[in-house]
Amino acid sequence: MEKLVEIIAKLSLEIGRMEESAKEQFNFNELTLTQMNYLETINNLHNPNLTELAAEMKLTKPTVKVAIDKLIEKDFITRVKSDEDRRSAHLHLTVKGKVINHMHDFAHKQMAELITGKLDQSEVKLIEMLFEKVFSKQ
Amino acid sequence: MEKLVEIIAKLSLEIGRMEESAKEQFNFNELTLTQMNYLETINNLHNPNLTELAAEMKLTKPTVKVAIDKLIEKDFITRVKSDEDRRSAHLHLTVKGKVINHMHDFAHKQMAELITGKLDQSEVKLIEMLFEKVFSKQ
DNA sequence: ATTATTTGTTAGAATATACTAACTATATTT
DNA sequence: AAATATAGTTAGTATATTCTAACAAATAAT
Repeated sequence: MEKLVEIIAKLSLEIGRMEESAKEQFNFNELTLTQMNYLETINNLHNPNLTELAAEMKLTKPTVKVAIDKLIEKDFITRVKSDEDRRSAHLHLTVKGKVINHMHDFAHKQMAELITGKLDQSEVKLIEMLFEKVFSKQ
Repeated sequence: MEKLVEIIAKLSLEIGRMEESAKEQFNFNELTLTQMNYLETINNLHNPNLTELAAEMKLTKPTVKVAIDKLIEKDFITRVKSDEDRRSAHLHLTVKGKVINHMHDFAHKQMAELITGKLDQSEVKLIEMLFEKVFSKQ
């Protein structure tokens, strides 16, 4: 168990570093850490409305409104009016905003390459099988 | 390779979620995302001086100075005067500041528990061996 | 010894991030 | 139909985050 925790710590640190370097690669310097966090959360929630986003981030609606307006201004997200509820709108990432996903993909690919570079095919297969079991339902 | 990348993405997402929930557990609400980032970076650099910290974070020294002063005020870090260079001081996390490490540990332990809950002992051993190989030098 | 460089600081200003209070428009409940 | 609740907005304010410019003190280079 000790050893496993240590491995996860290393894995986490390494992926974190790769995400950092990917961020530089993708020239996301236009955004602050907080703004990046908004994009991440919108992405994770799959097009939330303002109320849902504020709840998830534990911020007030006016706070989120202001932040969102700036990100719309900068063309990272758009507001899409809801059909069910005419008061509401859903937040979508634009093509530009979706680049955060490419950024993640880039980091994950780098990590995958570190693994395939150190292990042979059968060992990689083994890792895949083991983690499929870890992530399986029930 | 495709499958491996997917697994790393899931792993990364899951660890991220656990870090998030750990953050709530540890009541780090006193700090902003940016301030948390300062603590993380100081921790990673092992007691940098102001110049090193500013360089790493790609911010100006006055910016970092202001941020550091607030974190010292709140008792998350301390300044320790350098012996080699009397102009300089090194930044250390206080006991309070070091809680970010417990936070990481907590998240990593949770992930380890997810794994040990889904796999039997021999499979866990296998994962440990495989990742030791991945993280081995050359 | 003088000059140049480096470390950290102060002051002042612009923008970002967050809040409360008060409001409009639409939906839901009674 | 009237009252209540919900989604989003606006205005005003406080604090956080960042910058440039200018400086003192210590160190390094000439």
